[in-house]
Amino acid sequence: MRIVFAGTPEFAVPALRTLIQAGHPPCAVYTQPDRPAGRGRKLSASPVKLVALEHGIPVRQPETLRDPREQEGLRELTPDLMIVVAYGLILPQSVLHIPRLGCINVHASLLPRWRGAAPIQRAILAGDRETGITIMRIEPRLDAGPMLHRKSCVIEPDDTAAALHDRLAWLGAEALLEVLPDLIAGTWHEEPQDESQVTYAEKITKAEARIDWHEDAHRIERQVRAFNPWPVAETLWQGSALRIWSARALDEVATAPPGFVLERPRSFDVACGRGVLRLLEIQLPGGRRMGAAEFLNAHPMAGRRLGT
RNA sequence: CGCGGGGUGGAGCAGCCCGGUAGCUCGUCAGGCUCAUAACCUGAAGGUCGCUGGUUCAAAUCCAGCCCCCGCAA
Repeated sequence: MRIVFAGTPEFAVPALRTLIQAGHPPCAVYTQPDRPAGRGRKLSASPVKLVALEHGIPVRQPETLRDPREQEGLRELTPDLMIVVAYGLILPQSVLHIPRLGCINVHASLLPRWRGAAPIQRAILAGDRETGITIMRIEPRLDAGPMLHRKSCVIEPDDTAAALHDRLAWLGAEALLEVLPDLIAGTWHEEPQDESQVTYAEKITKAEARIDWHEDAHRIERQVRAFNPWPVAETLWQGSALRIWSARALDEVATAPPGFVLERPRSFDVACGRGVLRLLEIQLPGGRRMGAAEFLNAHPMAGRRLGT
């Protein structure tokens, strides 16, 4: 079985490692070109590339797969299967038929719910109780191909996108390992997606991170959890952005207008449109993140207003 | 050489522009009050102001270099 793996960020790493450990090391790994990243903007390799190098697997980093020469390069690998996990490049239709068994994708949702770029964050934001992993055939329409396998996973009440991301990355690797034997044996089954159930997970933008204190405290809490570790929910305070890394909604009747900090010792409780949000971990520009109690030591907040 | 913010007792901050007495909240320790407490009162300990050098009668404060932390960029 000649497998080509395509992936870029941390999410794809468990899948790649699992393939290797299970005795199916890819004959080549595709990943996005090294890009300037981090402080100093130094050129840096993707997490997937690092794993590939660690195992001596050939790495390819084309800017695009539309280039016929790149497609020829892929064909020369005579792959049986191409596995795509958060690669970040669109596979042109002409590429989809190069591998004998085609191309499959590991997607971080229970399709057809949450097709698109940010399924993990959108699931938390929407208050879904469960999500999961879908392995489907890649076709030209985004995340619309027939499904080979699904595995579900509970979204815990305190899950952040970071935590769910890590769990789903491993669940994806597991799911992959479960379908692989069927693909090898030629006995796999494909089920079309129910188009009437489709929802789309739009890419997250920084603008969405700004908190509107008129909203329900539970909805704001989901915003905090969904946007951790990026872009991090924030509100304005004295002209600068106060980032909120962790918070919990309280089912209380707010005794102040939305955005005002309640007069309570040792607690950073903010009135919302409905309910109260208790801030637990926050961060000021230039500083590291800190517990709400520490912040309150330096900044008396009772009665002050956030968001303006 | 990508841009910007920051390093001050154990924690979080003010002081820096306009050099001259080490400040605030919390914590710690001792004592007191209280049925009791994360509450309250009294007192105490604890700081080479990131490092090195320069300017000056005098540097947390001004200048130069270095180290470390954080944000932007997805």
